[in-house]
Amino acid sequence: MQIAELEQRTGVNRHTLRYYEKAGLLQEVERRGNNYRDYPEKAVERVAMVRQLKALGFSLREIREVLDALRSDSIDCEQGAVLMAEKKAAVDDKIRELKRVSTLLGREQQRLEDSAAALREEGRCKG
Amino acid sequence: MQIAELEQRTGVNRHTLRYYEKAGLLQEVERRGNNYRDYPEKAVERVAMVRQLKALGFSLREIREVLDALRSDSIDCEQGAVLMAEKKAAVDDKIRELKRVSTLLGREQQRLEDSAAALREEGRCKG
DNA sequence: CTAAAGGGTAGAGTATGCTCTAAGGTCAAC
DNA sequence: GTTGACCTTAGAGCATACTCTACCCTTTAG
Repeated sequence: MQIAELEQRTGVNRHTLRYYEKAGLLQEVERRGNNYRDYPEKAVERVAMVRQLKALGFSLREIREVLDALRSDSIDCEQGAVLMAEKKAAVDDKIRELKRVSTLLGREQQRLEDSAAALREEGRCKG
Repeated sequence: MQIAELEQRTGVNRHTLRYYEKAGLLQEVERRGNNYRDYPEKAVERVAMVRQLKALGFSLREIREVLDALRSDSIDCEQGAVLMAEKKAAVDDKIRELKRVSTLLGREQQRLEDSAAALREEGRCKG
């Protein structure tokens, strides 16, 4: 598919798609005789994965490392497994921290709701 | 405490601390007669919270919103509770996505380990 | 054949989040 | 009273990740 279709299907700006390609995040991009890019169907999924990991706080560099290992046609198996384990550990750490944050926010929400209920007639929230 | 101590105790560059203050992330910063900043004890904890949320993929703007609501001396209770609920929902979404990623990475790690074991004598990993 | 729509590259511009430099004020010790 | 360690601000510089502009080529429709 051409870049316009990929842009439309992923919602990612074509300039950004070319930028991702330069950054090594999209590797199976063929060229047609006219030098136009020809993306495989899988590119849609791949771009989605990049955006998802980005939203989760990974840098493009880290995302590329993960995607490279997932492709695993250029690196050693043990090496790939180790990288995967490392990335998974980082993700699991992140999950643990986010759970702590979630708990904290939940408690705070409850506290504010209680205050709101208690002070409904007095006007201002006293924390 | 002075900026050097806060820098030393948080491990955050003093330029960055001043930058955070400008960005509205640190609000209870007093000034002494000589115009030196005087941070309260709580600043250490607060800076730690900023760094943690940053590492989890939040922008400084989002972090400020959360911290503002947690301080909750300037906003309405109901409003604060709603904001907390929103932020908690965002965090919970993030947790769900990260769990999917973790599962995927775990599967991939297993696959690579299996390949590594099977092909230990052939040399290269065939995915 | 030509216009419009779409593609290409190179490189400039922007936003965010630091990080550092320059120029100068303050303070404690000698 | 001067040295050195500390503080101040303003603003420059840098990395990352886009986002856009300029300019030119290709394809498609009339």
